[in-house]
Amino acid sequence: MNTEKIFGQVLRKFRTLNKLSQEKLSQESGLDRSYISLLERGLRQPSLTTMLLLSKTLNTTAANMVRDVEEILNENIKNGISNKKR
Amino acid sequence: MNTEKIFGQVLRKFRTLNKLSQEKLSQESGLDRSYISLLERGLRQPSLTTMLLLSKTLNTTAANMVRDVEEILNENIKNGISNKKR
DNA sequence: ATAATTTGCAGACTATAGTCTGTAGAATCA
DNA sequence: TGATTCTACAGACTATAGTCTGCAAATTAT
Repeated sequence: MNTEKIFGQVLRKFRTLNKLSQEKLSQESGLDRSYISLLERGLRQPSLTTMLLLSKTLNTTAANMVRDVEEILNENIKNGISNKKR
Repeated sequence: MNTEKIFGQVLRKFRTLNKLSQEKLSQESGLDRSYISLLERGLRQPSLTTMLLLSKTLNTTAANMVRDVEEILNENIKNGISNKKR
């Protein structure tokens, strides 16, 4: 399980929690919809400013999202998960 | 004061706190030394994985670094600082 | 003072972040 | 079941993250 995939699932979690479609999120954050899709599928990793933009419209902070990512990373290390298929 | 500059000063703060030269930091994090320099001077912004690499050798977390950045951003907004010269 | 370490900076390069447009399939709802 | 909304995905593109080399200036130590 790499960083991209983990960030993707964290992003999707926050987006669905806010009941936003990828389209809405892209409009309100100013990022491209296809790019949001790439992020959620773990095919891209975000820059710092991208996380700041996303967190703003997702009613959280970039630090919170990163903390979630690091928590999952640490759990995976602890449980020896290197590349979970799904 | 843009995000790049703020991250640069946060990075430098953590590096000096750890008494590391840019060279040492680059070696231990696996990033290029000239790139560390660009980051500290606010001429580049990092990706998520770059922050994860840096935070590891700086004995902190990426979430902590991002939180510092967001704190300074919010202070600047509160105090109406848009582009501090130095 | 001078030697050694550290940092700034430039140029040229490769890899990847992020955009734009469009289409097909899945999910949701009437 | 047909219309609507949402998401996956592809291709081609531009902008910028990150590397590599090398040198000059600044800092620090001796």
